[in-house]
Amino acid sequence: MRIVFMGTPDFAVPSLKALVEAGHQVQGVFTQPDKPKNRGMRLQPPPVKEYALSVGLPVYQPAKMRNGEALGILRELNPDLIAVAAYGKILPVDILELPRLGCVNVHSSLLPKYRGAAPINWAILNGEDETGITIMYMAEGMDTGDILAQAKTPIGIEEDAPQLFSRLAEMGAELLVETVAALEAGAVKPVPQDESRTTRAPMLSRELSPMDWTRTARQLHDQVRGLCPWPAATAVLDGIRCKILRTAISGETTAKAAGTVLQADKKGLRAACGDGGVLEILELQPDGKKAMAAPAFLLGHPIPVGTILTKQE
RNA sequence: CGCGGGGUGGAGCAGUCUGGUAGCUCAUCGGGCUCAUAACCCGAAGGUCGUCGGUUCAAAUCCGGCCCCCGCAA
Repeated sequence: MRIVFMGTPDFAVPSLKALVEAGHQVQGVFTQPDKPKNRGMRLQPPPVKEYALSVGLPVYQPAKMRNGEALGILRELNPDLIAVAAYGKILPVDILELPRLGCVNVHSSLLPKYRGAAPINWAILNGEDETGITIMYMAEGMDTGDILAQAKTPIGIEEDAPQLFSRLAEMGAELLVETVAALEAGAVKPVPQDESRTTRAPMLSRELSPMDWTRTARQLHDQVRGLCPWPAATAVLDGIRCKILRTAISGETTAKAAGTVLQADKKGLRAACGDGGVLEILELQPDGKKAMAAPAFLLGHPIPVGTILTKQE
């Protein structure tokens, strides 16, 4: 089948790769323009571009989808289908209506839950025990199109966002290829989303980072896993802002006030949470430093037992 | 030239402003205590202080170039 692929970050690469390896004629790849990123504002190509170039696919990086340029390219390519995975741009109707078989999107949640930019993170943040992949037609609204296929997967209690990301990226790729084959065979019946069960998964921001120790151990653990590695949950230890990268719920209970440091030595760093649960901080990253195990941090920044951790201002 | 933090024995830090014996906690090794121990006590080994050059009687420390790491921002 003749397919145009649109995608940008790591999440989208397996989907593109799967289409190529399934033998489809990928005519072109649309991805976001290279953007100045990181220290020094160096221009960085999106991961999808790097992969596309490595296998010799034509890459298009229009700054805007609505000025007719993209439409012109697409008319010329005349694909049967446009497959989209985390492209990061809204497609105008004239593009949505162009391909014979339509535009399908790989979305990393069980729609209609978690419409939006950060479905994987929000599923973890909200303590879901299950999430998945949805392949759907694209419509004008944000993630509102009819559902073509879904696959579920449990979220492990120790699984963080990057781990779930890579699992879902693979699942998405697999389901996309299956769905494309089914579409080709005319064996798919689109199911409209149940609008009454919609939830949203907006972009993450640093405002979500500060850890509020009056929350439950489970909520804090979810916050740490869901915001990893960016913006990351943060706490102030010995006056230093630290990303908290990995935690464990210790399982014990305490009567100490929320935020009380119960242990801070070479064996571990544990603090009381709002529900009487106890959260153990395993790995953290101080401002300006590399990630390190919590006991290593304590060697240079001793914290007296009984210190009360408070939410960052 | 976007803003800022940092590179000191294996790990995490202090020392740099106010140049002049390399410090702390932990790990490691040896010994001791103990029924025993990841606990405790005693002792030891281990560092060209990122790199190149400059100033100086003397540089981890002051000056300049370069390399690398990290956060913010985008």
